[in-house]
Amino acid sequence: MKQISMTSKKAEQTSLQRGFYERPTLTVAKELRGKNLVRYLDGTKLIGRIVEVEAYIGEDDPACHARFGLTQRNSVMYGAGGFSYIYFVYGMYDMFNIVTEREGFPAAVLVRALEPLEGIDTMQRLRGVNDVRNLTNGPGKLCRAFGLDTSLSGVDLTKHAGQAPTELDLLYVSDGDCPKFEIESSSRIGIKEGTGRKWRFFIAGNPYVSGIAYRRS
DNA sequence: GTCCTGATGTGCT
DNA sequence: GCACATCAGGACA
Repeated sequence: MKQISMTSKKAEQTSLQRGFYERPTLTVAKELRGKNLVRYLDGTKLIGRIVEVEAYIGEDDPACHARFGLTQRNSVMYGAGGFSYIYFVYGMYDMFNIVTEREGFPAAVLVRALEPLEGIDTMQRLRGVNDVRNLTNGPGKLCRAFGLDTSLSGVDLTKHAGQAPTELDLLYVSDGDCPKFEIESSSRIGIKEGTGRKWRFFIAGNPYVSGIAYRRS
């Protein structure tokens, strides 16, 4: 017996499964756009639509943290797909990535920008900013707005995959009901090597994409 | 609007 | 010792 409406409602609310992440990183990166990042923080539900990502793939990618091989910091990138990889840069900012591909191959997708959907007042408080367009339009900003830091690195985003989420779920990605959008890609931002790879993907024209100057490819 | 600079901690080649 | 997947604020137009 088919219950289309139930099925689609469930799809909106439940976590993506490991199989989604354990695929080629460029595929995962493109398909993550339009999905929802969900975070429970002190009993408050925060949701943001993923509108901009970048792919970092393997030891041969000169911009990837795995370029010098396995280290303590990047070890989670070598694990199974579907885990968080959060690191600290510039003495101030956390960066949120999602590990992709199978165990043993280091790769991840950096989430660079979100469109705030739910829990906006909490994001405003955490950021100390009221302008909704300026809450999560950058990798450092969205981590602050969602209360993400390195203590959440290595968390399994799929541990309740297929089940209805509860407030015990700290962090996961779900299917959204995102309207159709145009695909655009460009060079990655803030790196010096590997700029020839057009591995930044974003939703064309979305006002929550980071860095106005970079919106066009 | 643009460009430029300083702040700041961690991991490593 | 230095590079770093950044951001906010100031100067200027």
